[in-house]
Amino acid sequence: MKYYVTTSIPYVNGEPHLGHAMEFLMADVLARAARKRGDETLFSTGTDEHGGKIAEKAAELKMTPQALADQMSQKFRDLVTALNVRPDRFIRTTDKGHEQRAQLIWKAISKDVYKNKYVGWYCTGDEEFFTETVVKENNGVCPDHNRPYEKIEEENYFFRLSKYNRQILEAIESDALLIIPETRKNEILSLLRSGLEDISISRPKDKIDWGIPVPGDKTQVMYVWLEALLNYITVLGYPENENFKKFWPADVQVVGKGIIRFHAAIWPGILLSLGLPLQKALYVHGYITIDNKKMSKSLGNVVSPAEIIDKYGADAFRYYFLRHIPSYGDGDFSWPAFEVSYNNELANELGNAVQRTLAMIQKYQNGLIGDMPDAQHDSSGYYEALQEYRFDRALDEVWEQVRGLNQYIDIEKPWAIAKTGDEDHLREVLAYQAGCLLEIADLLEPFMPDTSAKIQAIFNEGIVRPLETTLFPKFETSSKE
RNA sequence: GGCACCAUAGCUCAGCUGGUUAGAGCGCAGGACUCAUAAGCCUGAGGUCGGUGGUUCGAGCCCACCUGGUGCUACCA
Repeated sequence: MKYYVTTSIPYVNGEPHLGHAMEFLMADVLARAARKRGDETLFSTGTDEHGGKIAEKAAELKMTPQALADQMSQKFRDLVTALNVRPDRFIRTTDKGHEQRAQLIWKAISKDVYKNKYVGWYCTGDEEFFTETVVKENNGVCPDHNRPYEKIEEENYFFRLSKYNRQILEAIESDALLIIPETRKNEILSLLRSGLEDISISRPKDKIDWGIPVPGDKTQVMYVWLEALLNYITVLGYPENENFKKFWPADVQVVGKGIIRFHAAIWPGILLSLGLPLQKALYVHGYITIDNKKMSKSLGNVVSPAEIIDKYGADAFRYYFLRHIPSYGDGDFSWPAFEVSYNNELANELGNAVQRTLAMIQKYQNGLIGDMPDAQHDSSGYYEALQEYRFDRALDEVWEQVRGLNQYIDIEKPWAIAKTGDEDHLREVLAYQAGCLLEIADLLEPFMPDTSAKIQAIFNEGIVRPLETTLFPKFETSSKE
């Protein structure tokens, strides 16, 4: 079996934030889980780098757009590395290969492309046109970017999205293109039922120069959103590369709730025009708030992922965002909540379970573990949760086992057995504990790869091998203003 | 305006096609223990399941309306 998973590619107009981090993590878990079960796996992510906004910002900073894109793309790459996220591909839309292949795609969909005049209100911040109503509601100023909408009249190429409306609708209704969670599916269905309009897919080059040229028309560049979507197949080497033939269609594409329209309507439209199968699934995650407030620079509540990782480590970061941000909804980050979770669940429950088991085996048996039983627990709930992209519940299942182990230890009281001198029984109990920890480590592998490897290293060899450092050292809870 | 969703212990949430005393985690209180990162384990207190009316032998789960909140989407002028 092959498995292809993608994230959306972040636009490089801002610093990487917690939302980007979480999306990387979710795709990483899916990819690691797929590799673990033996699938030939390709996990792709990257950065989206063209468009007027980048050009504008580069000009402000007196940089070339390319230099700005280089610098920003690297920050996302650094975040990926810091999170211990391991994509097989990191595509940049300024990669030559992407640009060339995007142009091939343009030609391939040309039967569905026509030129027309477009008049509308445009926000450079969103790279998007808005309806008259929206503009009026916001008194002519885009609320997300705090800048006035511009009235633009221009010649654009249009894509006949309307032509594929029915096919897209049917694919989603039938779950041929599975959208998860269901509320997101319903949203997109109502959009599709109300009818899709053709969309503008180019911009005049004299307005926006920083983009991929439209083949055969020197006056136009591709609309950045269109071209960014194409990364999902250009990264595979569309149309001729073996990887493309092997890995497309994607098994799942991970995106945030703000961009489902692009991924559940426009992108499928392009694929249909190309005569390609649609992605099999679209998993839509929510947004993260900080202290229950939308994160924003003006509120000054931005928490950088690096700040958390530096202090607590990648696995603790992965753990919190995968377990405590609801997989099917929005979630919240706060330092106190993070620290409580870290100290109680990682240090006390898991870390200490490892420590007490390790210590007793050393103390009572000179480190010799004895025969460990094979995995004893029913982990079907964990696998079902993973199957449904419920990362939070999958980790709940693992923690059921962690708690179960601590209970077992308190019921059996190996320290009391040690006093009776019943060595066989003691060895049996301690080996069972170690076996449980290996089982837990196995389940944790996609979520917390380092922790998993450390636990395995301790108990894997029949004789315990203690770590040099504590698994999850406790921290004083700091209250940050 | 339309469509959809949500409102359950102090907090975050589970509750499948309606069926005995409504659950978990956190937080809080108490207890027994000592292998361990003063960790872990046990017990307990806490809910008229947003409101009103209805269907039913029986509703947190169904229906109507109301209140409050969220998402998607639209339009007259």
